[in-house]
Amino acid sequence: MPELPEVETIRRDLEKVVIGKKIEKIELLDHKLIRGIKPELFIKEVEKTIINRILRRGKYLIFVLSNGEFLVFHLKLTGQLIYGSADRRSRIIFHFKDNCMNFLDLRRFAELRLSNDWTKEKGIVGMGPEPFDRDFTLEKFQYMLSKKKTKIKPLLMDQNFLAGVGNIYAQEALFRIGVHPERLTNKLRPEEIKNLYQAIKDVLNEAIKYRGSSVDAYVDTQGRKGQMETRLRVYGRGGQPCINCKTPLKEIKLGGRGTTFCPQCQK
DNA sequence: CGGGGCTCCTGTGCGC
DNA sequence: TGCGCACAGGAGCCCC
Repeated sequence: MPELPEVETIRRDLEKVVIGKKIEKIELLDHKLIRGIKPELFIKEVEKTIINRILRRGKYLIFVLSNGEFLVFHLKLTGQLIYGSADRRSRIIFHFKDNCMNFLDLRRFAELRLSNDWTKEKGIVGMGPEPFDRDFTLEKFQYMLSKKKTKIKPLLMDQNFLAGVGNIYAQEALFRIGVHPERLTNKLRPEEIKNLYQAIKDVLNEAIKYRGSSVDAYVDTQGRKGQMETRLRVYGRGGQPCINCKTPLKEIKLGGRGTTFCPQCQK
């Protein structure tokens, strides 16, 4: 499941190899991943354009094209962008003069849109602040939380609240500060809010440093796994002993999503 | 506005 | 050993 760190890792890797390249030809092997535009038109619009920049917003990856349009990718659960080696599982192949980029997706939830203004796209309009933006201050986070009275863990995963955090890093951040995932936001103490603010940034930074977590299908643009998975303290460890106190980690459902925490350390 | 449930899709992993 | 089925999960959408 690519979250902010995984998408950012892909963005940085791709930036090194596709900026300035012309998309000579597109092989559209699975039409389903293209949303909101007829496949023929999509190909017509995008072929022969040059990739000028690659941006990220939350879990979205945005290619700035030379024709003024934008390719907007969301990898969802199992989307992958692999550079340079043709793959029989490819669903869309972007051919450059001397190489290619493959868009793969096992479960076909991923999507690719062509946009005139990526900031207006559904899912991006109304998105919460970027965790690493300068204007995402502790004061702002405190204010954002003061407007809510909901369980903290699902809220952290809400893209309209905060961009880029998903199921893995929401759980990890809460474990690090000893807060139960079902705690109500209006019951968080000022000290806990401060710790949470820092823990979110810390865990995302650490995950970027270790090139993401390869749970489910995530791999980088060369098909390599991330190194963050082994550093995760609660995610996917239900029933195993807590690394701090050895209490078996508990697994519950929150908003339909698996959630693991330590019943001893997280109150 | 918020929470619950459903939907998309397919490989995995369980029970028998 | 093999079959069949429930399940997971990001995010939009509908409903109450």
